[in-house]
Amino acid sequence: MTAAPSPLSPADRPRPGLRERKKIKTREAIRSATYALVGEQGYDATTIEQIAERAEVSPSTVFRYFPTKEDIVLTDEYDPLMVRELRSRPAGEPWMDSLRYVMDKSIDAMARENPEVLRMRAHLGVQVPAVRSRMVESMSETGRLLRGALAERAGLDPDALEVRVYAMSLVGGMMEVYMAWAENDFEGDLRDLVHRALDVLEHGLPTGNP
Amino acid sequence: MTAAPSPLSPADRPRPGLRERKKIKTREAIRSATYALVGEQGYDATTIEQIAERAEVSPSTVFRYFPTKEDIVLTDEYDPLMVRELRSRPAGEPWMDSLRYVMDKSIDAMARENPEVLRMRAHLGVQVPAVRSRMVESMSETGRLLRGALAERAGLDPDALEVRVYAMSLVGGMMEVYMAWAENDFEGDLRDLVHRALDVLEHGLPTGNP
DNA sequence: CCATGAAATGACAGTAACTATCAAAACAAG
DNA sequence: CTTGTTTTGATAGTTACTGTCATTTCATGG
Repeated sequence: MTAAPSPLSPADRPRPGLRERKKIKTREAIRSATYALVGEQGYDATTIEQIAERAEVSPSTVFRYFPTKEDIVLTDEYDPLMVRELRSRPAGEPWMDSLRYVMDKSIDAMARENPEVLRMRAHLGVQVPAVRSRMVESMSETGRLLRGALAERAGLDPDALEVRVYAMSLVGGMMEVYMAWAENDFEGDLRDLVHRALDVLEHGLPTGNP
Repeated sequence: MTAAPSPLSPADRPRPGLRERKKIKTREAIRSATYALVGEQGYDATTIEQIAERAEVSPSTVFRYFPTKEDIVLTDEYDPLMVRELRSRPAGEPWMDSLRYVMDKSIDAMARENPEVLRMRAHLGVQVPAVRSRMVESMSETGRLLRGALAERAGLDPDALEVRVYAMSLVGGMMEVYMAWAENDFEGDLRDLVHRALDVLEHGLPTGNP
């Protein structure tokens, strides 16, 4: 139980403090060491020990910051942001439009801040089963959060089977877009692909049965 | 590439032979030892060593038969059967009807042959992340196979983004039904739930935007 | 029935991701 | 600078999984 972040005022945190600053630095060191090593040697060939060494911390510390190796590569803070953004959309807006907007915005943010991570992750997702797994799991959690917003809009119970299925099929679809993007060597704009995917989820297959 | 199983004639295999029979027995022994132990102690508390001991084989042998612990619990032969069944449906039949039919038939078969396994798997899927992971992976493979049949029917390229997304959203939806079933203590007929899920995938949410 | 080759098994050693524990070091606050 | 708290590192252990090689078990032809 953390102390209720409150609506996240930008300047009300009591100042970073040396301790906090160091933690952030360590986190970053571990992450970038990992990205570097994985880029050089591949995911499986990179051990926690190597990561610890390059980040200049002990292996224990690595595990203290990240529960699993996959998390080092995948963890970020975009998901809760996405849900918040979604909830703040006008209630009258068609559901799919909201989704499109939020997806665009998230991808934009990610692509602006660290585009190479966006790609490396997709690439690892395609190649390393454990990473793909963790990615699905993470997207499923987002899907669970989405259910709340979704049920609200549709006037349904968030735990109703229909809502669950809808949210999860969305997750499956989004995951596939991401993987397909990587498999086709990142050809095309990811946002365009996402739009095409959402069209499919909304209207079914183009030439399919009506 | 296996040697084309041919339409699976029932009596054309050259006779089991002692060796083959023993292999099947060992496989079964490992599987049922695992189910028993997992039932008694839970999944995580059950080690390969214990499984080997109860199945009266060496740990090495366990790994020779199953690549991972999760596979012991999840492996079966229903998936290819499902795809074959799907392909043999009349070409004119609406896609969703085919799917409904095939899902019904698969679930029936599974529920008839070993209903407790059907439930234990779902239960483990809910509780053990590694099992859920492997399950998603397995369903995704089925989804990949489905793409072939699906694209054929819709007159599309199996590798087209739209087809991929559609197949994968289906997988996500089906996975969620299975998990929801277990979470609600297996209330209701699984086939009915699947039908409701397919309705959602076909028509969207009941009260949602049109 | 037996000899020969092939497949399956078991024993052994090793790797790497985690977990648990506890003492030492780094910071915070008075 | 002292005292209390948080963070770190060292160490030992567990377990899934891999690789290797000698031994055992089945298949087959004579």
